[in-house]
Amino acid sequence: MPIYEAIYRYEDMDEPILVSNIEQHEHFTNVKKNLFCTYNGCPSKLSYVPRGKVRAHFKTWPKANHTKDCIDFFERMEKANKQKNVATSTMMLSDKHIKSVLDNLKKRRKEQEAGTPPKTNINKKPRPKVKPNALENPSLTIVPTTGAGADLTSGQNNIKEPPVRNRSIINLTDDDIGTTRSIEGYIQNVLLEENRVVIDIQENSDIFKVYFEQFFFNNAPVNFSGLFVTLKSLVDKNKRLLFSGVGLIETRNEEYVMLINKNNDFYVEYKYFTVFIHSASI
DNA sequence: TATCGCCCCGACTCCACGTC
DNA sequence: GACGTGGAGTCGGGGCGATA
Repeated sequence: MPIYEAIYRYEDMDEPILVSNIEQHEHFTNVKKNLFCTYNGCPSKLSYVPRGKVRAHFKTWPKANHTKDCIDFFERMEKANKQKNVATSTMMLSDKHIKSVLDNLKKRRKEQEAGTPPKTNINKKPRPKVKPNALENPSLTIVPTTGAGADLTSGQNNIKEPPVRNRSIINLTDDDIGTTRSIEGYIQNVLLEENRVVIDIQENSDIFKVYFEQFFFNNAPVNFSGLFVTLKSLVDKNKRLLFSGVGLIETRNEEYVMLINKNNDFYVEYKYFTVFIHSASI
């Protein structure tokens, strides 16, 4: 069963931690390295698994088994064989798909602010059974991209567009490098250069850089850079503006960053950038 | 070891509504 | 009427622990 409570143990100090508030902890980076089972006498170390394919939870550290009387004790088992990955291709995401990703961010934030409980589907269909002696199922991994040089275009070969995972700034990992993710955060600073803009966005106490570079401006409408000047002036006036974007995750100066390639790949205050700047200028 | 069942996210579809 | 947008609901994929 997933674990939602843990003990943060550091320098003879024990602090209870809930999965719902760990990311708000002022020492989050250190906390997630020093998590232990809450059951009295159980020394099992835990790791934090951020929300991704499944909701956020704590899981038992590899080979750090729980004591047999612990409520979280389980016998370890080998994992089933996964699908065999025979090839990897990149697919250019359509504007429609990117808009859907951005709109889902908006929808989720509204649900969180309203305190809406997660949905459960009581009429869900059972998972189809695998036939005995079925042949191995080779799979093609499709990596979503917004940049140039994609192997596939949206809808090509009737292949569904690949999922764009949402990541919080503090939970990016090396697995995210080279693929497309969605990110949200409040704009802290706008750096304007020749054919280059860098936006600092903040989530809790963490800062994350979003880059708009030559490729972006080559494909953007004429004088698009002027919109960033307006954005900077709004941010400099302490306007609290929410940025949400879909872009390529890279590392620069040993930090994770996002590269935005198209002008429709990001929102400010849940509006397309041009729409937001136009409404803010009225 | 192979598969099941639960759970959740993201893609997709449909429909209502507003604007031009 | 055409088009764009927003919201609700459905469907499918896949991670993970449980189980035969």
